[in-house]
Amino acid sequence: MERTGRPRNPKIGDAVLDATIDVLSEVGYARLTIEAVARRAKTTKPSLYRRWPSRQHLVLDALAKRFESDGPAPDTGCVVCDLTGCVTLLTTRCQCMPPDVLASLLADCAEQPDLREKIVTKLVEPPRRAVNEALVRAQTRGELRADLDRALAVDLLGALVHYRALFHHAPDPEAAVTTLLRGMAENYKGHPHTGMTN
Amino acid sequence: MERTGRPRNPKIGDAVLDATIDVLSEVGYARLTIEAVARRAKTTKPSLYRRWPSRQHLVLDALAKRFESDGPAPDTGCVVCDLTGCVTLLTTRCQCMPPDVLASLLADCAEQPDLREKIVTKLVEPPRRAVNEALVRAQTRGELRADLDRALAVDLLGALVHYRALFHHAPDPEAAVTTLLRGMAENYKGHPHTGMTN
Amino acid sequence: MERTGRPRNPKIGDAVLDATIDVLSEVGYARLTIEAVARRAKTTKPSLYRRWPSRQHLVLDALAKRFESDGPAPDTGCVVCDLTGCVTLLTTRCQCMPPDVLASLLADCAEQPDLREKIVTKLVEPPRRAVNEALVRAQTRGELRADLDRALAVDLLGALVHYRALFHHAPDPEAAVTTLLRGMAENYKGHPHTGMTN
Amino acid sequence: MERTGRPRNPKIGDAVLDATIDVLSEVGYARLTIEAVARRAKTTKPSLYRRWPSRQHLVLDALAKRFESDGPAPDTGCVVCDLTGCVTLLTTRCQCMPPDVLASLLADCAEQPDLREKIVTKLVEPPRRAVNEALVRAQTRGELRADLDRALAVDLLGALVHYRALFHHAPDPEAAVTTLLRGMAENYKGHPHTGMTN
DNA sequence: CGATAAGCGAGACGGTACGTCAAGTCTTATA
DNA sequence: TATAAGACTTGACGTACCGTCTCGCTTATCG
Repeated sequence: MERTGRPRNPKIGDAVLDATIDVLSEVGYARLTIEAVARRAKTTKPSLYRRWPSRQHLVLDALAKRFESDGPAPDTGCVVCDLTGCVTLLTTRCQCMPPDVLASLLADCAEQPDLREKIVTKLVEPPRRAVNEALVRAQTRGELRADLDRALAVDLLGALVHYRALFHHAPDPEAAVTTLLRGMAENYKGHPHTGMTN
Repeated sequence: MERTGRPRNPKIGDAVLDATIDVLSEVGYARLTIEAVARRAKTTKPSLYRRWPSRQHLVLDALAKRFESDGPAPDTGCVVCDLTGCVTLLTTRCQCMPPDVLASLLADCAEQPDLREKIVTKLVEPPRRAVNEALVRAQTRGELRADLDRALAVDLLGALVHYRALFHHAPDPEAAVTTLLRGMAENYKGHPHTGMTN
Repeated sequence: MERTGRPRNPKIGDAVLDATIDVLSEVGYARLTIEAVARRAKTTKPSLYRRWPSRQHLVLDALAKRFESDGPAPDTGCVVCDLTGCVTLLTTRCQCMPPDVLASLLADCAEQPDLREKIVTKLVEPPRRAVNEALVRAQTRGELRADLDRALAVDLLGALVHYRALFHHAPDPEAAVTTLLRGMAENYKGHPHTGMTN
Repeated sequence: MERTGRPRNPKIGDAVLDATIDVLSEVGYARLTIEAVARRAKTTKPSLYRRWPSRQHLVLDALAKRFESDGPAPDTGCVVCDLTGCVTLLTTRCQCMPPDVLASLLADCAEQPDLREKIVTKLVEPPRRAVNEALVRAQTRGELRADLDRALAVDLLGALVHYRALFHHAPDPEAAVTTLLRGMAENYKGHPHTGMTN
């Protein structure tokens, strides 16, 4: 006796997640209301509350769905190109809606550790992992020194993107990457495509 | 004449700003309500709306008041110490209340450029200026190269603090500063206090 | 071939009717919900709607079942005893649950003549018929005059019981009957058991 | 500090009470919703809940307002005319809306003694008092015997009206009164206007 | 000094949204 | 075909705040 009762209509869940992204884009996190989402998804509050216990859970899932459609990070064989792709992706994410829904969401979940962890797992870690893997590949190829502080690089790249998104001036992706790598001078051996050297 | 009628009771404004900080600390930006602030300040909504046209303006002023009590940034004659002080201050600010009210506030003001600018002017620029001045002093003293990219350093330091605050793991101030400066290797000439060299 | 497929479980119908009486007794007609009845009968809403098209029909059947278990009205050979029995029965019915479910039910069926008629036929007429028959027997026995206005007597007795039930003070059955009959003085020839005369 | 704050707009209360009567007349007590009343009164639920704590209180006040506009019972110097007036009034009240809102209301207040008492005081007692006073006057004038059981007469008249209202056949007022008084034969000395005798 | 203007607390105003409950219907898998 | 289970749309529940307004009152400044 496991799967009894009328099954959920999967279209509703999808429509609600899409509607959530729409509403977020229009009014931002603080002004997103469940009623507005339900209206736009052409469904009702109870159907919505059946699936997500709170606004926070809803927004989390909506962002996760949105982001998973981004596809995998590039693997071009060139560290600058790979990282540039990651930054472009991150920047797009941060700007696809009133800036930094993620920060508002995290702030709003301050008292709910379970939820925070889910957010980190589903939204924050994947792009960080992509950056880290690009760095590992570059080290394997010998493009970067083996002792480069990858954790710091990952943090700095992510931080820069979020920080600038807050103030509406996105970093130019390639410039950000090369500047960062040049800034971490001793770890970088040079960019094979442009002939740039340290 | 200009100022007729009963003058405002200055105690009310102060009490409201303090109450705002309290409420922010307890429930965060998204759940802060004007009524709760008025209740806690033992006053009423109209008295509050007389002074601030919106929740956003109120929070802005509350944070500004809170931060101006921090006093000036240190000027110790040592760049690592100065920057460490700036980072400590920034970190404390970001953690003194449900993390990164600033990000929520900025996100909530996306559509109000005037307000955003005020926020930047009153909350964001001062600590950035402090960091920049510490760097200028270091350059003047010869501690740092004259061609150091100060704008990048300021961004990276601020970004790192905000980014880590979002995830509740504050950077160790001195480690963050020295790592950053070391990461920008060519610009740094060495730390006089610890004898550390590049 | 008429009855194909799985037959109805007759226990469910009974359990639902009993549950309906329970819920009526606890929260009254206005607050009776189908879900509560289904829960208490340990069945589900669809099973309930398969049997009764509406709350009104359900309550009607529940009351009818409850009342038919009362058994027939007494036939003692004495008009006062017979009518006292009728009044006792009626009073018990009116007080066995939050007072006068019948009135609420009738009020709620104002717009459904078919249903009203069913209610009258199944719930209202039987006890009136019993009163009428007791009067007929008394006339046959010569206890009451042949020209007594039986319709009026039936109305007055029923009205009194319902009216007082509304206000929680049940009439003392025998007193009500004797007073009424004495009030209709000219029709009454005396009570053989007590020797009371007009 | 008694009357502070913005005073209530008295028009709202009146409009709501009128709207309540309208809605009652259209859908009956069981289907009356607060939202429908608010809509029809062109106001909002909170304004309504500010004035009445529950549907029951609201309906009580609406009926009371409705009935107090009926004006005083007649005093014609003739018991049949006086009582006929009372019965006409009562019948009109019982039929001015889906039958016997009063019974539904009382049933719905079974568990709230305070409210029941208010209903009795404001809705039930006044017309009973009018009947009783008409009887007293008749006794004073010598129209009725001094030892007539007035309490019984009051009950029977009220009961008859309510009972018949339940079944949609109102008693003909004068017929009901004369029949009742004739039924209580020994107490009645004759109707001066029609020459009717016992 | 008395008029006037603005402040004050209190609380009602018309609203919107909350999160819940129940209505009556529909869709499964199982019996 | 009936069952239990439970999802579906709809709509009302009673509450919390929104941002505004009207009060009765107090407190300053100005004419």
